This record gives sequence, C-alpha cells and structure tokens, in this order.
Amino acid sequence: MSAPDVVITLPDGAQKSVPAGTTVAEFVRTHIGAGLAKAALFARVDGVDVDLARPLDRSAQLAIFTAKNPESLELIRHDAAHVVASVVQRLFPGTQVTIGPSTDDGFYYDFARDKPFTPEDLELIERAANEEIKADRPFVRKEVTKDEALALFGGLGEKFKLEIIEDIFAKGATTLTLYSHGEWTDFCLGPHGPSTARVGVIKLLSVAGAYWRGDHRNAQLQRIYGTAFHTQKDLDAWVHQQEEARKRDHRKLGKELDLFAFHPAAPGAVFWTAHGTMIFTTLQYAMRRMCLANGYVEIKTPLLFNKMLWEKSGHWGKYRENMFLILDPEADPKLPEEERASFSLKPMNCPSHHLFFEMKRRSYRELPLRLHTQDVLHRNEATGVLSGLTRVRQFQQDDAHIYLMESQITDEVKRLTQLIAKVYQAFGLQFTAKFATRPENKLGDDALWDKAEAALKAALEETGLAYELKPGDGAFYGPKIDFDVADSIGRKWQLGTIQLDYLAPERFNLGYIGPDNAEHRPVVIHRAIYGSFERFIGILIEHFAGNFPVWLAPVQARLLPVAERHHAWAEEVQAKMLAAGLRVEIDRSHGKLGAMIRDAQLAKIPYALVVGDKEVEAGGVSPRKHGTGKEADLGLLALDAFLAQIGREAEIPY
RNA sequence: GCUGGCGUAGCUCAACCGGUAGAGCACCUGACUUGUAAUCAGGAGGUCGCGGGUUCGAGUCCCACCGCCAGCUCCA
Repeated sequence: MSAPDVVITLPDGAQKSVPAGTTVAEFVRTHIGAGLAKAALFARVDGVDVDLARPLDRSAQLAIFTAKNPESLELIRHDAAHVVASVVQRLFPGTQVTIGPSTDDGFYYDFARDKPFTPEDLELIERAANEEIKADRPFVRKEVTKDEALALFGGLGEKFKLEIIEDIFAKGATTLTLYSHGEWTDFCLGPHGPSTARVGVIKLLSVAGAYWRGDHRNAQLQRIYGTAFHTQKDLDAWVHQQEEARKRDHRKLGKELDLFAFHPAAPGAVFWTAHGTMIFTTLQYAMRRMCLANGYVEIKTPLLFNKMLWEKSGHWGKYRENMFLILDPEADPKLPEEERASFSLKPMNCPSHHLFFEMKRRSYRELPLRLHTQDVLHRNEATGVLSGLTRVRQFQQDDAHIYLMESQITDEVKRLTQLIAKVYQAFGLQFTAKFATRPENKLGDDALWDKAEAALKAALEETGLAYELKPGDGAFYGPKIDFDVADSIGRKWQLGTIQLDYLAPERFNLGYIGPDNAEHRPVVIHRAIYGSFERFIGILIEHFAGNFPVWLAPVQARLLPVAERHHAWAEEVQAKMLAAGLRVEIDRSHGKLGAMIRDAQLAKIPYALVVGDKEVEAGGVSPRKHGTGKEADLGLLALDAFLAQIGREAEIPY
C-alpha cells in the first residue's frame, strides 16, 4: 500500500508532492539536487529544526541549511560538544557527563570527575576529538520511553543524566530523543548533522569550574570550553580576531597608555594616573552639566553610616555580605562580626538620599525631585569576581534618585531612556535593554512588587525600546531596566539602570504634601547612566581601542619642535592653546622628528603638531591626525584655523 | 567564595634535568640639531610576589599566604 502524498513548499515558493514518510535527505536528493543533498546539514520544517533523516509525514514548509548558513555553526558546535564528551569518556573512564550546549561562539561540556583536567589533558582530548571527526561516524537519532532511558543511563552509572531525565518527564514529555555516534549516546532535542565529519574542526579553549545547575551549593563540575568551525581557515580567522580583540583589552591599554593601575595593597580599588583622572573628571563634568540641564540637583552625602541606617533600608539583612563593616573597638571580640559592627561604608547612595529627602517637609510642587550624586561607594565583592575596571570594590556611580508621584512614572522613565540613549549614542555604544523582575532574595510583599513591575513595564513599553526579559534579576528593593554594553571580547556588562522602588518610601516613611493639603507617599526611581565611572571608562577604552575622541583624550595635542630653535614658537602655541582650555604638551626630547611622531602615535594623541622653520615663519602649525598613512598629515595650517578646528572637536557632545 | 592557570627589572619577555639572573624598550649621561612611525655610544636598574620547607646548593621542587587571569556563583 503506497503512502498518501504530502506537499512540500520550498523557500522560493516551489511546491513538490512526495509520498509521506520520505526523509528530508531523500527529498533533497531526488527533488532538489545532488549538490545540495551533499552540502545539507539540517532542515527547518515549518519553523522547527530537524535532522536530514527525519521523515516528511505531512505537508510543510521546508528549508535546507548548509555550511553557508550562519545558523549551521550552532549545529556543528552542538555536534562538537557530543564528540568531545564521547572522547572524554573514552580517555578518562569514570567521568560522568552532564550537559553540553553551544554558546555564542563555541560550546562547553560539563563533566563530573575527581581529578582535574590539565592543559595537557585538553590537548589530548582535542586531538582525539578531531580524530573522531575524521572517523566520520553518523549521528543516529532514536526515541525511547522513560523506562528505557532510565535503564540505559542508569546502567552507565550517569547520576546527573538520571536527574535530568526525571525532570524532562516530570515536565510532561512522553519520549526522550537519543543521539548516538559510534558507541556513544547522549540525549538532546537535536538536531544534529549527518555525521561527525561534518563538524569540521574542533579547538578546545579552557577548562573551568562550574556548579551543577548553576547553584554554588551543588557539586562543582569541570567545564571544558571549546569551539568548532567548518574549516581550519575559518578557525584561524577567528583565532586571529580574538587576538586582535585582546589588544583592545582595557587592562592592557590602561598600562600602555598610563591611565590607571592597581596595587595588591588595595585589591579592586583603582589608582588613577593624571591621564586617567582627566578622562574621569571630564566624564564627571559632562554628566553634571547634562543633569543640571535636565532638572537635577547635585548633592553630596556621607560615606560612612551608622548601621541603624542599613537596618532601616534593609541592606543589613539583604546586602551585608557586600558591605565593609567598621567594628566597634569596645565590642566583645567573641561576638560575630556583624554584631560588633557599628558603622559601614556605603555600598549605595539610596538610603542617604532618602534621609536627605525626609530632612524637611516636601511639597508636590518639588516633584519630581531629582537628586544626583557621584559619591564614592564600597562593595566587598568576592575576590574571584574582581576584574580590571569592570568589576571593582571602590567606585563612583553617576547616581540619581528621583522622588515622584505615581502619575509621573511613565513620563520620567521615557525621559530617562531617551537620556541614556542620547549618551550612549554620543559614544557610538551599542546597547541592549533588559527588564528584570523580583528576585528570590527580595524585600516587600508581592502586591507591592506586582504594582512596581506593572508600572515599570508599562513605562518601558511606552518607549518602544526592544528589551529582553530577565525574571528574578531585579534588585532586592524593586524591578529594573538594565542597559548592557559588550566589552572587546564579547562579555556583556551592565552600565545604565532604571529601578523602580515603592518599598523604600514605606521603610523611610517618606511623604510629601499634595495639592489636597494631605500627606502622600512618593515613589522612587533609582537610576544611573554611565553605571559606574570605573566600568564605563573600561568599556570606553575598549570601544575606542584607546583612541579617544578629542573632547575626552587626556592629552589632546602634542607639539613636536623639529629643532631646539623652534621651542620658543612651540611654547607660544602651547600658551595660546592652554588659554583656550585645551590639553597640550611639548615633546622636548632630542629625538628626530620621525621618533617624536612615532611616540605621539603610540600614545594615541589625537593631534601631533609639527613646528619647524616653515611653521615659525608662517605663524602656524602642521597638524598630523592620529592614524596611519599620508592622509594623516594635514599640512601647514594657520594657528587660528587649527584652533577653530580642534576647539569644535573638544566640545562635549551631550 | 569555588575550580584551574599564572606571578623574574618600570614594560614585554628569556634563563636546559636544581648549579654565579639575561635581552629589548623605557630611564640617566654624553655626542648628534634633525621635516612625518624608532640616531649613536655608555651607564644605572632585581629580596625572581611574600613566608616557610626539602637540598651541599632553589627563580626552578614541596606547603601555606597574597595578588592577577579564565570560568562558575554574585553584580554597576
């Protein structure tokens, strides 16, 4: 009895009729062509990714993916994770497998093994994995029942797999999909490529600890990171690109350009050099100016507070681990530290702003009251998370707390997102927005959270900004919108944030007198645009690769006198530029011009100004823009003309 | 905090199987007075992260601590 026909629609609209049950591979071979049949890696049937061996059992839209489609990288990396896990279990018997997904630019696989994998082990595994690829073993798909799955992985002694199987069936699955290549079997949703040979080439990158199910109370596993590409050439190109990205690393550039330093005596706290400080204070000034232009006032509050404040704000209960405590010398040394503590350095500005708000009677006419602060904060971060400027223990935020009426929330959030977008665009930074809801470790009842989340979400949607949902990622006092920017090696960092807080006004018993002459409770928005100056500068260093725009460059121009007789004119030019508020220095070394140019280039100074006989005679300078090639040399310019040009570039763009 | 790796001159990096710590750049001195990415010569610079141990002898091997790097947990 022949199967009924099904109609397959291709992306170009063409339709083919084939007997139901024809596999995708057969279909491609007979109805499209041998070339594509050979190149195909997986298929998409009605939007669902499937293996080529899948039968077409109903009429559907069909698209075929090959190595030319970017989507296929994710597939071969998932294949690669299976290949790596199979050779690890062969080379290191007794190792248990857990999970192994693909990531943005590779994959990882988490293993449970008593002994750590050494770098030498990784080499061994990588070699064996690439041999497994060459062995060209087909990926075979099979569906089994829960009992079959439990029997299979139970027989192999895979405890973690058994746990996952229980979960999958508890969530309502009726079967489990197995994928085997050679003797080795794992389960996953798939799809996989036709065979291991199609993976291309695998490179293992590192081994690191990871917790089972991401919970630090669970067993620690060993995570092997790797990546895979269709060809060695693609892999080489990626490796080269990674090396280039590492040259932008702010920790490296910070040293080379002499912007900041760290000392073991103060881990996680920055020493800013004269150059770094210039960037820092320029950003501070720019933000102050913008805040003043947008209805904020700047205030300063104490750094050190009695713990009574933190008890009131809730930080004592929810955030104490991250706070630097000052112990009372009189207290009984046998008591635990938190009981001996009398004061703490502030980890956030909000509680002190709330105190400031309640220091006097407030009127509805003052709202929204926007308090801006750039005070120093301290957070006792775990040693392992410190990282250059992006994660520190002492930092300053461009922080603000906005006290307003509920009816003003939408408008204020819209204004804020516009402000944030404006600042990021001035730097050319690409950002993504995330909406984070109540965390497990939260303060306040669900009714308050429902209200805060709904209000913030409604305001966010009014702005029309695309956003990602992050359930459980909110602050302990309220939901938030975070703005993330990626660093040079693709790690995402949170910079700006908008947080809605109904709770603090309750805890601090904040009130304002409304038009009805009655007392009302305000709402608070916590917000930062740069996030922290430290992290923001770290991101900027990488974003610009150290080539700061003129307005932000620590040194905006360097004068290069060709010979000693030109120093007098160089000094005159410098005096004029300094008077115009520009940052300019003179190279007094006795090098050749070529050497001075090279030094200025390496220091990434926006303008090198050559002054020699011609310039002295003409009363001008010959600027050379930072960069390479002939176009960098701007030729002889009258001093006024150059001052006008650099003056425009020195203006703050927001 | 956890897992793994690393720590030699201001910077970048050498130093074999345990046997007297070295280079380039930067710095200082002198000569050169220079036109768009490196002038030449000389000099100075080290508690090999810190502390213990093994050894006739430790930068090298072992232990503990500090810091840094990657990842995890956590976060601006």
